[in-house]
Amino acid sequence: MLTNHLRKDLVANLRSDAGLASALRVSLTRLNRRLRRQAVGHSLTPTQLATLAAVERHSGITPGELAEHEKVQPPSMTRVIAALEERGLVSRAPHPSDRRQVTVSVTDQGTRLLKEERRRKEAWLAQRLKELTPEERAVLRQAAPILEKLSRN
Amino acid sequence: MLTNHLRKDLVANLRSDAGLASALRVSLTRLNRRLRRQAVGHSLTPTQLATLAAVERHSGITPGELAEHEKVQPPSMTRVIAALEERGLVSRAPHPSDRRQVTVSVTDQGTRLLKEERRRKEAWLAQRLKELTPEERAVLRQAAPILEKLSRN
DNA sequence: GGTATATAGTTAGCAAAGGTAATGACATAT
DNA sequence: ATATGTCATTACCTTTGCTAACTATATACC
Repeated sequence: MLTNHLRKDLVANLRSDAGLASALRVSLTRLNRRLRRQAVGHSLTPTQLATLAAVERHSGITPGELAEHEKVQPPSMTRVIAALEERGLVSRAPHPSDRRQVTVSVTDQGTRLLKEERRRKEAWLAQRLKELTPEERAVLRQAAPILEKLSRN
Repeated sequence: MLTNHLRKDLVANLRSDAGLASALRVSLTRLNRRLRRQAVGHSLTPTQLATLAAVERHSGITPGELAEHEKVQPPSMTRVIAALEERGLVSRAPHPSDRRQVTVSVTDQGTRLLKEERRRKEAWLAQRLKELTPEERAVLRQAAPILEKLSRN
């Protein structure tokens, strides 16, 4: 009964653009909270994991670039990197040309953890996706890049 | 250049279902962080706002139900309700039949704030949506109920 | 060349928001 | 009547973000 009310509100509002913004915001917030909970008990927080993945993809990236990439302030990124380094998942090295800067790279251990973590990190979401119809999945497949775009500046 | 890499990764991965889960998770996390930042300076946090809206929709709801609805643990909800009550936006009353429980209702002031807040609460997202193509918006319009569904149990 | 300004990363201190464990009051089952 | 269960709350801790301030280095300008 609770959910039915919500459902109706959502559908009704969706016709307008403001309604779309509203519905999206609510859904995003709740889904994210849900996702976050899945990380409990796992080894890394979502932000640490995302950062580690970004470091893997862009080896030699600087903290500043990482901060921008993850939409976080530099001090926050410093802490994330420190936590990852402490666990031996990434390593810091001086920047070749600019001694103010630092480069960050993933270690073997980081790569391994990433691989291992990746398998189970989407377990919950993948399971939920499996419960959708192929059409619904197709919609999300189209939506993912757009959501990604929205998060960019 | 950084974003281009990301773009490519996303698109490449999206073909598989596991890739969809992965891409969605990353996008959702980042977008949410973005959204959260927009709330700074506003009067209520996203969770408080969502809770207030839920209370408005389901007048007389109990803290436990609210916690479940917002996917939060009961103690967290207690705090959210306390914050809202302190601002005079909701009120607590004894449950009619079960004296362990409590009912929560929105006050006039809460309704007013909700209306006011709603106007500007999606400003950022709405602005971003405006920058999308009509086709992209159409995709999100389809996606919103599916994301909502995913966040339910 | 030397001084001023800008930039990258970090450190320090703070706040928000969530979680678990424990508690108290009440309800329910045996 | 007693034991167990449930709801809300309290107490305490953790995580993770922020801003402001600091240090080291780079760059611009005179």
